[in-house]
Amino acid sequence: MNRAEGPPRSDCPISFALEIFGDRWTLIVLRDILLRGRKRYKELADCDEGIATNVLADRLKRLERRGLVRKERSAEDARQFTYQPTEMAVSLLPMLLEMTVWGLRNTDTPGGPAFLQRFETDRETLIAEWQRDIRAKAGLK
Amino acid sequence: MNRAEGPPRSDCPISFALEIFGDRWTLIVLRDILLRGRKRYKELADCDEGIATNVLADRLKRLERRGLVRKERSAEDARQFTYQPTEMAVSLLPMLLEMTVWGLRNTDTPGGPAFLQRFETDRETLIAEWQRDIRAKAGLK
DNA sequence: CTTATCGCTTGCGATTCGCAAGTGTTTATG
DNA sequence: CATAAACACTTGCGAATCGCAAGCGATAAG
Repeated sequence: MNRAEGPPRSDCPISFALEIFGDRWTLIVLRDILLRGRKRYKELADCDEGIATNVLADRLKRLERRGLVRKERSAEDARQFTYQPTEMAVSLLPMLLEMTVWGLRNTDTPGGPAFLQRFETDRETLIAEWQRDIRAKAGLK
Repeated sequence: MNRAEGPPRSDCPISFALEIFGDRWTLIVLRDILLRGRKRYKELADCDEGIATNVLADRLKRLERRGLVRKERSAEDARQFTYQPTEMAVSLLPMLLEMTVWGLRNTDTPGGPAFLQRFETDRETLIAEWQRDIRAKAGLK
């Protein structure tokens, strides 16, 4: 189950980004890792959208090879692995939040307006704090 | 050639967004419409990445049904159609630009640093002006 | 020593993909 | 007016990818 590991389609940065996460699942996995603090395979496997285990395994491999995720054996339980975001993944947060904002503006999600309010007034701070938290939990810097 | 027109996978705004453009081509088409001012099928068909015509036709249909694109017969030439972005598409610009920024930061693209410089100092203005231009060309507002 | 848990891998049928060729409608040309 | 060209798709087809279910190997718990 592999695609798009060939030469880049063009030198456009959007195209480059899409070659990494231009599918229906990769950003769901990154959302769970970055925004929901999930680290283990099992935690990622029971995401709200119901990802298939083979697809999850494939996406994690791809993200690792692309340098967005770092895989480590768990210290306590040797059966488990942790998937930690790298700086490259943390730097995706602004885009992920803009996507969230767009989604919220075009649906009626409970809690949407409140988040939009906070985001519009405090964007820079919100992003900086969020990134700091993620880096801390991931043991970055 | 149709998928994901069923019920939403969850009520997450990111998941909602991915149901619309979570694939390798939809955002390429939107990039060409929004950022490169392309309107006609032929213009969109010869994008840098080489989209297949059936895929392009499918994505345009989907974007129209989802309300991101408005299809109209050309006034001058009745063989031609124009695909204009709606407000829902114009409001995607911040996300598209964040994606661009992320792509530029993680590749070495000529002209990248210059754009990043401008974006970081002038984000709000840049976006506002860009959106104004797009709306004007699309006959919005 | 047996069973349970975790992180995958495999098999399979269905969907989606890229590519090439063809179709219908409208415009330009002789 | 007849013919050819341009435009916007549509169709066919083989290959890749998908979701789903079941299985497998390694580690941990009882």
